[in-house]
Amino acid sequence: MTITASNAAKQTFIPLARALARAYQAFASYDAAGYQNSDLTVSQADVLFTLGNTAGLTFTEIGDLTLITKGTLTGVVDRMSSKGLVKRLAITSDRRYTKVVLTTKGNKLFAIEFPRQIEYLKKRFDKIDDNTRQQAITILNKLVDSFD
Amino acid sequence: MTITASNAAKQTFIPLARALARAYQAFASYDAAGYQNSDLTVSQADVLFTLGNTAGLTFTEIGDLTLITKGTLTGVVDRMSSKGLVKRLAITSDRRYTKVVLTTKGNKLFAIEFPRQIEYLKKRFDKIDDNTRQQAITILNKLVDSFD
DNA sequence: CAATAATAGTCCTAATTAGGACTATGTCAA
DNA sequence: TTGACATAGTCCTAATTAGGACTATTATTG
Repeated sequence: MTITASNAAKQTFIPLARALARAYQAFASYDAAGYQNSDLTVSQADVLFTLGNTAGLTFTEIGDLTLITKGTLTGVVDRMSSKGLVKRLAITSDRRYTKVVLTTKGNKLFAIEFPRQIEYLKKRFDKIDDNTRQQAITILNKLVDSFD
Repeated sequence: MTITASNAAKQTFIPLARALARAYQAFASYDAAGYQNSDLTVSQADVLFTLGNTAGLTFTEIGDLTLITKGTLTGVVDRMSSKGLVKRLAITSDRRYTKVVLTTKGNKLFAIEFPRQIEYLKKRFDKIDDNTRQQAITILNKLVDSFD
């Protein structure tokens, strides 16, 4: 059947798309509120937490892990760098790469903010039982696959 | 058990948070690619599709439906307005409100872009069977509830 | 080896984003 | 009625966002 402007809204997948957007939005805004009293933005925290307990990562690696695109990441790392949280390290073996590593200050902040935020998120995720959580992961991965 | 920087990453809810972010991201980036050949951004399309087949909505209503916050919405509507897609209408019964309505041009664009984008999204959502789709909606709504 | 292709990161632009201050308007209770 | 409070929308700011052009570097292939 042809999709027109008047019947398009009846497509049965629309409630799913909405539910996905709403669930992500609810999570993202609760998550963001957790950083109110820190000097971190969500993206900066994302990078900080990704770099924690590593020996440094390249821009591409950080981008893959955080879903922040390269153009954005340059700016995020710049701002973290001017706060003294991270440093850029040249890689001599392949000079296209740059490694980003936490400074001592970055590590200290990680040690405080990471467990604090996890504890904060846990309050809400604890409302979800193990079974539902497992199902949710399985189903969300199916969604990811369908968009490959 | 106390959460520390070194054990925080072992929290069992973390894979769920990641899966949610990845699923939304996969959807959002596929969705965005659908507007490549149109003169619409994702937010503008969101507003256009929300206003289609209505007699106009207030900023608050549009914000609730699209999840775009008020500060952002002013700018989005401004840009759509300067493209001639929407108009602001004063509401005399309560002068705090402004109604946003599609112009003739906006309606024409809606009639083209809405079914086109729905058809485009359907290609991927059709990979998901009915049963999985229903389960996904149920589970995503549970996630939303846990963040209330 | 030399030309071509691929990869990493930066820079640039327009738009979105959240949040809060601000103005205008309306509601409600004393 | 008037003062306190709530609501709607705009304006402002700093940061993020995607995407593409650009430079530098490395890999591939003829």
